Amino acid sequence: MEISTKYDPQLIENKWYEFWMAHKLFVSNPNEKPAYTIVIPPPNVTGILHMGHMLNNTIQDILIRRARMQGKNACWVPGTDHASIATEAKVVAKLAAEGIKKTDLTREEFVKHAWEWTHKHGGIILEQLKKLGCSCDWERTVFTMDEKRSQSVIKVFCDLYEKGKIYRGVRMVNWDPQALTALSDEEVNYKEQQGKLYYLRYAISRKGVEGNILSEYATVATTRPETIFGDTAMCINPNNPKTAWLKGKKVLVPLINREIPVIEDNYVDMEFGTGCLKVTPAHDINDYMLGEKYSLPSIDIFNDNGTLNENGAMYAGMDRFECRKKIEKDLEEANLLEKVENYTNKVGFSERTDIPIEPKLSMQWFLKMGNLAKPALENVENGTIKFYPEKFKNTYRHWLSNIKDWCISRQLWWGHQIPAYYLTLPAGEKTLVVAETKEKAYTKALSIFNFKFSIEDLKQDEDCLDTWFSSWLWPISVFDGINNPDNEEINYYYPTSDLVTAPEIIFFWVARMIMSGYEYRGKECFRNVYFTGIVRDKLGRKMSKSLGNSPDPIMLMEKYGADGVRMGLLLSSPAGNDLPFDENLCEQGRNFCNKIWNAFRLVKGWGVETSTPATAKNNVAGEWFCDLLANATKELSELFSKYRLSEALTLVYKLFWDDFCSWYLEIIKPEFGNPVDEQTYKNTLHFFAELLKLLHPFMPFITEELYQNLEERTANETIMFSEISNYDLYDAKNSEIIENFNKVKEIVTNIRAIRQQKNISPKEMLKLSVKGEYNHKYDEVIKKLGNISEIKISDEKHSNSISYLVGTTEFSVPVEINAEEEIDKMKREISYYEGFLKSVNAKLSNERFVSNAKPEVVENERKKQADAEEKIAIIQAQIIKLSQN
RNA sequence: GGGAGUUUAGCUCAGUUGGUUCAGAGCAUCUGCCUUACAAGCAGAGGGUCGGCGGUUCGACCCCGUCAACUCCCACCA
Repeated sequence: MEISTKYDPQLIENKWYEFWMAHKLFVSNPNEKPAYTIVIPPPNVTGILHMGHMLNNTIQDILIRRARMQGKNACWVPGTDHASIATEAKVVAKLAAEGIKKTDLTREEFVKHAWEWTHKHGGIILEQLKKLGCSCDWERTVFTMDEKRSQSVIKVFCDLYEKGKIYRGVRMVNWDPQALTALSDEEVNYKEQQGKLYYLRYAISRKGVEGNILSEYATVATTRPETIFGDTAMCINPNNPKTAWLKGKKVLVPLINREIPVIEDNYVDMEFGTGCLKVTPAHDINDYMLGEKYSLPSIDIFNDNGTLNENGAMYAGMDRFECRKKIEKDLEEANLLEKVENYTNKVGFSERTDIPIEPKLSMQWFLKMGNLAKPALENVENGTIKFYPEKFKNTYRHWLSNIKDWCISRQLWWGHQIPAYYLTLPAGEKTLVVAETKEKAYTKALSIFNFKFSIEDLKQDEDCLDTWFSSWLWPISVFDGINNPDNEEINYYYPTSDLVTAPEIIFFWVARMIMSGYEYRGKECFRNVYFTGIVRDKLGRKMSKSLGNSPDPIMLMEKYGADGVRMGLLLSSPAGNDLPFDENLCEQGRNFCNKIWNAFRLVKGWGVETSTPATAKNNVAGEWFCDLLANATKELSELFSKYRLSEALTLVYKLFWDDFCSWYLEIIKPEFGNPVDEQTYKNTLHFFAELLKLLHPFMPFITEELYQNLEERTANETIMFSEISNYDLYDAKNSEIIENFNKVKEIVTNIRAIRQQKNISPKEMLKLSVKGEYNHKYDEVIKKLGNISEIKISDEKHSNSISYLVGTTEFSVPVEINAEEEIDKMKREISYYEGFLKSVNAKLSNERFVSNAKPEVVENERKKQADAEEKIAIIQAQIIKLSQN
């Protein structure tokens, strides 16, 4: 059979994915085995795959495949998130392109459009994950807005409301004037902006005097002159002598001459600006707090879309930024603008729409976090839930110990509508009832109020819940554990095992899931959290659409194969470290696939000779690799248990490429056309299969392909369920075999180096003489790999030869040499060893070292001393020999 | 402003409770090879005062202090 010298992933990836699906190999159901569960961080339902997803899901797949091969009942639950703001924004944009404004539609019509959009684009990302090889149990695919998940969300809202943990209140929120929604603090990005600092003149109010008389005034520095219409006080620091004269006075708001009081508070920085602060409680968070403290009125001057309202006097209807320009001019004309300075400050931008947010007073729903935070903090602190890397515990602790209530309402239509129903009482005041459905709310209302009203009189709250208010239930809700708290699935799969996610959402999502886990299950929702790094480009920039620096994952997979890309991502991404993505890494992955492929071609190309026994050479190779494999398998387990996946992959990479291919296969490889003995062949197939198993979690496709072709398999057989051998008890660290073989490697490498150095072709046979302790067991191995015709034990040193030491054994290869050069080289070696010896001697002659250091350390130093002395003696003898000739 | 973290070879990173035969790996670089598994390859080689300074110690990449640079998170002085 002719097999291509190049591995072609296109030919096999789909085939095996279909095989896995057809045999339902990803499907998990509760059984007697231990459960190993991962819930996917649900991607945006209409999103498409980016490099972050690639990394994140590769890691999850590695963990889940590994668990599966360890005999656990592995269950990876996939799903998507409705992502209310992002999706609603996309739908609004799509409608706008068709000339439809959101405001022209009813809520029902809009939501219908949103569902259509979701069905059209939804789930593309899940299909893309299949290309990556993700072994999710697709039959379990869920959506944060499907029926069960929606019910869960509503149920939890009602429950928390009943418990008194959810309340409504007027608060300063971050308002997005474009998306027309409130944002949580976490959704606001502060950016440095080149702005201006305006110095405005506030005239001192004098009773009975009409007009704007500027004989006496106080100057205020502000970056936002358009907000003066919302001013309800001027504030000075009581300790500031410069502004003390303003105490108790009243000043006039420029242009409109409204009278406001001068108040005093330490909050005001005496050094900044003029020492006078304008207080606009409706539009600045700090001013708001001052307003609360001094019971100042609050004047809202903006409409929801960022234009000024009727309080903006002559500027009503104008956009906030236009108004700023206009007002600057008008103030200037009115001689109310003292000066304008350039000023850089930080402005909050909406994460979603990227426009400056507007602090705004608004009625919102909040969830009290205090009690929820408690177990969440404790159980991460005490290690019930572990973070990898651990440093994120600090971040987590800091946030949870300073936690603020969670604003859970969003002014959107796409999402879970808040199940609060308003009812106007006969007296005209409004009240509300919270219940899972309108019908239940009606029943509830009837039981509370005794006047006549119909179900139509109940008006549901217009707001939606924050998207995270559904995803915080994810580890429970995917198993329907909210609606049905004692079902078999939740009892079996919960707590889940590992969560793999980005550190960016540690607060949004991870912390809140932990809270809901304790609130609704009384248990941790997962045991380990693996934080991935952020995928960046070569220049260290975050990958983003606007920069266009993000490669298309699908194209990458077409170019390098899914396995190659998976490996590329893994190779340089230790947990929590940012990953500077470089296509070269995928290339390295692809090359590795090719290496595996060709090793397979080699082995499968051999004829097998059943009548002859294995040669001693092949036996020692087999014995060595057997130990090595056991050792590596064990080490791999340790790395996995510490979630050091990148290192785990590197370990297997080297094991396969260097040890298996470059050493083992080279030793046992028969002459061209010759067969291999049966025992060696069997051993080799076994090693190969074991290596494929170790690699399978990382590179699922090529390993399945080769595993299937290595030997006859039954129809349902798959590498996915082949068990990784357990070598946990094996102690290869003390393996003499490995130690001896390392010497063999060194002996061979030196021979090769001599060839290179002396320009001797690898084809030319050389002789090797040995002086000192030497094990003949590996003669044939050395002969083959070093192309040595004869190994002879000899005390005689050939005059024309290059020697080297392995340990304290002296090897020499007869070649034409330049004696002077060799002597120089040896002298350099001696001086190195002498330097070494000097430091060892210094230690040993140091009284305090000998008495203070641990005995084994001292013993070790003595050994080093003896070793170095012996080496020096040997080399000196060589030099003498050489110079005599 | 508060907090956390990082600084080891050209690049990306290891370095487990302080002991110079542990200063390492992969990639990149250089040299020689198209040797019938693989040039997406083989063989070999070079490369680092472990950010600076000081301290503890018999001994410091490792512990302490300090300075510097960078990163992230939180807060947000108008």
